[in-house]
Amino acid sequence: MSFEMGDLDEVSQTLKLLGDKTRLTIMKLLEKRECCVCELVEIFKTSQPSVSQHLRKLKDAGLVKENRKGHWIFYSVNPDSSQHELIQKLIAFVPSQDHELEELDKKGLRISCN
Amino acid sequence: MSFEMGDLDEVSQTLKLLGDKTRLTIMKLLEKRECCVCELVEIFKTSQPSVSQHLRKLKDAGLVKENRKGHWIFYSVNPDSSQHELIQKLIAFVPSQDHELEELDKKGLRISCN
DNA sequence: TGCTTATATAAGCACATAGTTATATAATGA
DNA sequence: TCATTATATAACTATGTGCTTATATAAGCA
Repeated sequence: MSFEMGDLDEVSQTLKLLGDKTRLTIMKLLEKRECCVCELVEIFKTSQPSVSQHLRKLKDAGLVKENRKGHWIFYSVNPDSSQHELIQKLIAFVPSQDHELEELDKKGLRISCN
Repeated sequence: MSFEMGDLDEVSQTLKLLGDKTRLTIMKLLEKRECCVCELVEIFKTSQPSVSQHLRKLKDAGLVKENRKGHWIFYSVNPDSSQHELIQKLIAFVPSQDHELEELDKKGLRISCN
């Protein structure tokens, strides 16, 4: 087999986390590129605390990691997660969210630091 | 791609359903062979209504189908589900539950009709 | 230092979920 | 027909979840 056999509790916990449409979409977006909280707030048209709380759950489960750059905290997928391969397989079934990222660019709301 | 791109709502709903340890294990068991309710009650050491309610959710989502044989109603995976390929990929990450089925046989609690 | 911006956290509420107990339905066989 | 067995459904309850509002933290800048 090409992957590690998962632990039942870990797998079901991952599925429960990604059984939420917002979190599932976040993972799909982060697969493309890292995003900061305010970008996700714009994309989901929801409140900042709501996005922060979703990200916290993903981070607590080790599925994403954070990286502060000045004012902003960028989130990205954690490739070292024991669930990484499962997640990659899952999000292949999620329709592309590239249009959301392009929309950000168009509106000039893309945050980039270097 | 070898699969149909899923609908976001459908995919997240499937993940939510299988984010429950009992339902995830049921799908893993049914992958091996069809099971009737009383077998699942024995395996999960839980109440009959609890198992029935889990099966109902899986059936409502079209993930399993039922087949009455006399007293017993056997449940099996529904290969015609739009989510079937996703589910197969998921379940590959769930540890084998074969021991549970073997245990049933040993205890003489396996139901077989033909 | 104080102001502003980005993000996190806490508390409260509304709703969903999973289990329980009790009861209903359905099939079988005496 | 009645009794038994398997399963489903309904009502209730306890717990979990996601959102909101309010507040705290942390970084950058005047």
